[in-house]
Amino acid sequence: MNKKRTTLKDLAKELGLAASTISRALDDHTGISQETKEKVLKKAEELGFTRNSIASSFRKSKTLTIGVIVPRIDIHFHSLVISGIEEYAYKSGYNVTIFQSRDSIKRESKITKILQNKMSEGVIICLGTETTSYEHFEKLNRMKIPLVFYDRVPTGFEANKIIINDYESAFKATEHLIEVGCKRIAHIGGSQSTGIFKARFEGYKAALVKHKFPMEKNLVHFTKDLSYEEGALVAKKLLALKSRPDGIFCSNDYTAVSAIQVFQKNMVKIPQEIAIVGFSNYPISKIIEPHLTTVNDRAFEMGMAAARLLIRQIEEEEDIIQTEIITIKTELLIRESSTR
Amino acid sequence: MNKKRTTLKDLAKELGLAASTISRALDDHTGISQETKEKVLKKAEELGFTRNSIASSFRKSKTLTIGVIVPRIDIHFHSLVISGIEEYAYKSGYNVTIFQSRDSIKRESKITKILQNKMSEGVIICLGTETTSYEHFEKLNRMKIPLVFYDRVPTGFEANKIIINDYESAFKATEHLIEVGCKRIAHIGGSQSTGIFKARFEGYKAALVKHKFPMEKNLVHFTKDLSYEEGALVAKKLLALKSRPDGIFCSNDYTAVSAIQVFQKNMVKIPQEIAIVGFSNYPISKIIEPHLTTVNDRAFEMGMAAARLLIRQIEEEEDIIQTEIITIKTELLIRESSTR
DNA sequence: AATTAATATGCAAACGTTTGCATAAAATTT
DNA sequence: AAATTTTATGCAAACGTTTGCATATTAATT
Repeated sequence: MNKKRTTLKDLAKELGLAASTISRALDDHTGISQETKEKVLKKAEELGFTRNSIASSFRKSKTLTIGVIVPRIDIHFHSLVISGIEEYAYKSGYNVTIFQSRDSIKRESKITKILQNKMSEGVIICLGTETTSYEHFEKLNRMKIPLVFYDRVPTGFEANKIIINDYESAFKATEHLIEVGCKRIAHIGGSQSTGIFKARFEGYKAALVKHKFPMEKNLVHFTKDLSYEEGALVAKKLLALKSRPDGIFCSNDYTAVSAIQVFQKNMVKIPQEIAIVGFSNYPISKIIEPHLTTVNDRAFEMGMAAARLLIRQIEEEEDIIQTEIITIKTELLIRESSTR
Repeated sequence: MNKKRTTLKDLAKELGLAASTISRALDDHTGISQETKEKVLKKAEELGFTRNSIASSFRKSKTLTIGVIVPRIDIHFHSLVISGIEEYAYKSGYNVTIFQSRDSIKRESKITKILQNKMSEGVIICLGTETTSYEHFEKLNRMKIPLVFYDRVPTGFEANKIIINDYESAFKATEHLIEVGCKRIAHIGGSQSTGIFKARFEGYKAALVKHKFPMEKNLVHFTKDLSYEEGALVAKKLLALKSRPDGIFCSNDYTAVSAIQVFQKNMVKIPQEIAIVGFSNYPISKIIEPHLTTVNDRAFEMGMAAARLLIRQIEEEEDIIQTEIITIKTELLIRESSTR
């Protein structure tokens, strides 16, 4: 019975050639005659031969595989990034192995060990919330395995990073509210210990400063994880104020959506009485009524950029250790929630 | 310089033992003394040795890797399934390599070749829309690589399948509308050439029959891909009817949500005047007002089940070729859109 | 004390490819 | 015709593990 798959040697025996010749013929090496190449190709087709890439990887110490570590795959942002990574990697002949850290530093660390053993040629990472030390990544660094971080990137750790300009995006979003005539703009922010949410708050502040608006303490609220529920709580607080805001810049779309709903239930008209801007362009932003003005963070493009950078570093000849920080352009998608 | 990573042989030399002994010690083999095991473990730690799993895979012809082919990763349903797959695989010591077919049969076919060469030990697949012949999968079958299909599964091709009972779920959803008092129930369906959408329509019909409701042709509308936009179009048609329906069973949540919005804009009260039920439990179903009653298709559990079945088949001793079809239980999540 | 059984370790081949170097044959130059 | 270059192919080692079998040592049984 045909127990085993055909190998180079089988092909060689069939054709009366050496295995090395077959290997080179399949690689379209110069130095192998056209005639032989054709014979080999034909026979390979006939016997259904395909290279055992594990053996090849082993011999060449090249796996053509990159690893991706994300907190969770089922978060839309990450699934978009992964989609971008897969797309670029596929076209470059690389495979993508995915891992979820589920925000556990322990699991994240174990995954880096697996990737090391499996000889991943590079790794793309979005840090979990628990991660504040980077020893496990330094280990990969020492093994000369290129790393690219995106979104939640390490601070105080030199590394390749793909980010968006959160500060500027927030600045523009807030300025947009000012431009449509808002006079008192509130902010629903995320945890200030997370870089990106801090930057969004700073951008918001800067826009107020530029336009000489006062910063009103009771218009700024930080949430733990920008959840739908927290957004509703904050919205209720804003609603209860003697003098309500007439615009809100939210650090994500979930809180923006729940705010819209809270106000609507209380007969506050959006955008007439309060204009709202979100962040991230979640699918829901195009569905909620009124459609939500939001910042398109171009997750797919982030993924593509991360893969491109990583693969470039993998294939680079010289290993002058260098890191790159790439900022992806965002765009403000103006929709009805802020159009007057 | 420490150019290369430490190998078993390095360890062996350091300890004055044979490589085989080291290998066995690290495997916690019986037949290696406790003393030696400890020595080896300590030295391994000291030199930062970890097995080269490529070499191991090569020697053992076991890669501990499974492949996943989905049309697109950024569709929420698939990202949830993948999340389930990764979760189960991780706990079983397997890695997950993902590929997007982007609904191209050509790409799907090329991916199967890659998986074959890379010695994936099994593959989980959701078919692309173009796929109607299964030769590329038969090839994997012949190589004894176990396959598990989910959601969009092949017809007329014996294979492992993870599905939900679309017929029964739709039946129950429709019956629920009847129970809350709906007398004339419409249906927004998907392409009837796709098995799952056909089954949902059949389930809807069966519930009407059971309760002796007439099937009204103008209350049933099929869309091309159950998009948000198509849902709105159908809703407008239903709205224009001289005698409107008082309940709608939609084959997914997007159409259900857009129907809700169309009716609300036209001052039709949901659920009082029209009760609505969707399908799939998308995140938006918990956000839209009123919250949408929908069928939880348990995507995460489908992923877990797919991985469990696949890994069982990979590890099974006997290769009596057999296929399994596993049906995942759905549940009807009753929310405000159908509560009177 | 001699035999047997149990325990611990080593030897060497194998997995399928790739690659530097050698060699043989053909083509070109002297 | 001899020497040189070019072209095409083969040889054999190597990559790092694993594993069946052999062997050496110690312990247990007669």
